[in-house]
Amino acid sequence: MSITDLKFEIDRDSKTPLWLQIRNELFNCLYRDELRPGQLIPNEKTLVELFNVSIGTIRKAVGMLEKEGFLIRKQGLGTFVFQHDNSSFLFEYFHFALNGSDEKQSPKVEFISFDSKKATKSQAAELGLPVGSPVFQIYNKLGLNKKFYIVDKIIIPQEKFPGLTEEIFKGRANTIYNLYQNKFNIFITNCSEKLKAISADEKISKLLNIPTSAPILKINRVGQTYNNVTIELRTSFVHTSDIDYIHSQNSTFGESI
Amino acid sequence: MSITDLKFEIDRDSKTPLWLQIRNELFNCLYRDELRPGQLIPNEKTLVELFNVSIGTIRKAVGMLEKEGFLIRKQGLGTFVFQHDNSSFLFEYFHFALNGSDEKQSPKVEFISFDSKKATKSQAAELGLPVGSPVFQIYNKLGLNKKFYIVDKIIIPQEKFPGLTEEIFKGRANTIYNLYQNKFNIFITNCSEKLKAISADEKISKLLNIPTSAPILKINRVGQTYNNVTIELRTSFVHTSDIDYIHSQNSTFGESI
DNA sequence: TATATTATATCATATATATGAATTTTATTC
DNA sequence: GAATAAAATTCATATATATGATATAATATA
Repeated sequence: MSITDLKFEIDRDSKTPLWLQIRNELFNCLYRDELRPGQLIPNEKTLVELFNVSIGTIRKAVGMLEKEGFLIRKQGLGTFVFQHDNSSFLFEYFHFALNGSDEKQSPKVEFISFDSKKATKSQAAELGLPVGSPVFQIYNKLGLNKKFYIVDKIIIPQEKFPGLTEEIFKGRANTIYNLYQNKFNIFITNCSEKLKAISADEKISKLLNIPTSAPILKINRVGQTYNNVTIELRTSFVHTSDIDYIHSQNSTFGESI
Repeated sequence: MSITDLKFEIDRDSKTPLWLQIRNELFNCLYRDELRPGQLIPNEKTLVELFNVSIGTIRKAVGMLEKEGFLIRKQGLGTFVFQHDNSSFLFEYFHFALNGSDEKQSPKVEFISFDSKKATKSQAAELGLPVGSPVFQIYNKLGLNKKFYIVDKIIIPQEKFPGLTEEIFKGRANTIYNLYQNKFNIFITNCSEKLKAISADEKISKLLNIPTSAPILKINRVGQTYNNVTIELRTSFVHTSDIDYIHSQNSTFGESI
C-alpha cells in the first residue's frame, strides 16, 4: 500500500489550520510505518494533488516535520524520512568531548554483556509493563582516545524486540537506534536525560579502572518513540576526569512566549 | 534614530536569499541595539516598504529570527524583541528538577558574596582579556523546596559592567540576565555548559551542608552575546541527591545533513 | 568508452493577493 | 461612567504562480 493510494480527509472548516492537519496526517503515516525510514516521500506536486491544497500549504506542513526532525529535505533530490545513523548519533545523542575540546568525536564501543532479565519495579513502571516482565539487559563500554570512560547499561522490553539475540546486537553494522529502527521497526523520537553525581561502586570502578567511590556521572536516559511510548532505559556511568558532558543552547524558545 | 529612518541595502543579485539578507539586517539592528529588548518592531507592512520586498519574504526573515529566539510574534499585537525574564530563565537556563519530577520550578536565590578580583589565567583566556584584568566574582546559593542544592560562582569582566555594585546586583528585581540586558545593554544569546562529577571541597560542603568529598556536579557555563563574545563564566556546584540535572531533546536536527 | 552537454525532476525563493483570527482602540449606547 | 458594539491594527493562513538552484538521468560528442 503506497501512500499515494491513501485517501486523506482534510477539514477546511476545522479551526486547526490546513498545514497542521496535513502535518498530522503525514506524521501518522510515519507512525503507522506507511512511510519508512530512509524512504523518499512523494514530491510536493503529488502532495498538492493528494491533499488538494496549494503548494505553500504543503511546504509549511513538510517544513514543520523537517524542523521536528522526522523528514529531511534535499534540494533537487526530494524529501526523505529521517533515519538514525552514526552521524546523527554523534550529532544528537552523544554528549561528550575531551577536556578543552568543543568538538565531539565518535566513541569506540565495546560490548560487555547481553542478558535476559526480569524488569525491576521501577523499570517496569517506566516501561509501562508488569513487574517481572522479561527485558534485555545490555552492557557496553564507550571510549575516546584509546581509553574507556563510559559504561552503558541498556534495558529494553523483550516483547518489543522479538528475536533479538546477543549475536544480532553485536553484529549490527550501525548504531543501536538504527538497529531498533531497521530490525524492529522502532523509531526513537525523543530522549530525556537526568544527571547526578555519585560514587562509583565496585563493578563500575573495575570496568573503568578507577578507584572505588571515585565521583562519577550517572545519567538516566529514557528513550521514547511516537506518542511518548517508552522503549529504552539507558543508564550511563561516566568517569569525567578527562571528558566533559556538554550541553549547548541558544535562547531559542520553540513556540512558547 | 528609529529603525524606520534607516536605509537598508538589499542586493537582489546576491546569491544569499533576500529573506536571509533581511534577517541579517534585522539581526544587526538587534546587535547594534537599534531594536531594544521588549520593543515592538515595525509591522509587516512597514517592513515591506522598508525593504521593498513582498510580505512573504519579510515573514520568512522574521520567522527565522523568531525561531532563533530573538523575536517574539504575537498575533493581533505585533512582533517584539525578546527579553530575558523569570519565565525564560526557568524555561531555558535552569536545568534542575526534584527527584522523580519532570516539572521545573523556580528556585529561591540567596546572595552570598560580591567581590572585585583579578582574572586568573584561564578566566582571562576565556573572557578574551589580559591576565589580571579586573573581574567581579559573585557567589549565590540556589534552592528548591526549602533546601539549598546549588552554589553558583559568577565571573564577569568589570569593563563590560561599569558601575556595577553589590547593591545594584542584590537589588535587581528580575533575573541576572535581565540585569545584564537592562542596565548594561548586554544580551546573552547563547550558553554552553560542561559538566563533570567531582568531590566537594571544604568551602562547597560547608555552603551546602554536605560531607566533604561528597560527589557533586560541577558545571562550567560560558555565556556569550552576539558574535560569540564571551560575557560570563559561571560555575555551578550541585548536590544532586535530591535533584536532577535534566536535559531533554527530540530528534530535531536544525539545518544539518 | 569516457567526457561533456542537455534535459528533467525536485525543492527553494519570491511575488501578489485575499481572507481569517486575535488584540487593542474607538465609538456608541444605556 | 460602565458596558457593549464596531472599527482598526497586526499577524496567520491560504492560493496561485513564476523563476532559480541543485542533483540526477539521458544524450550527444570526441
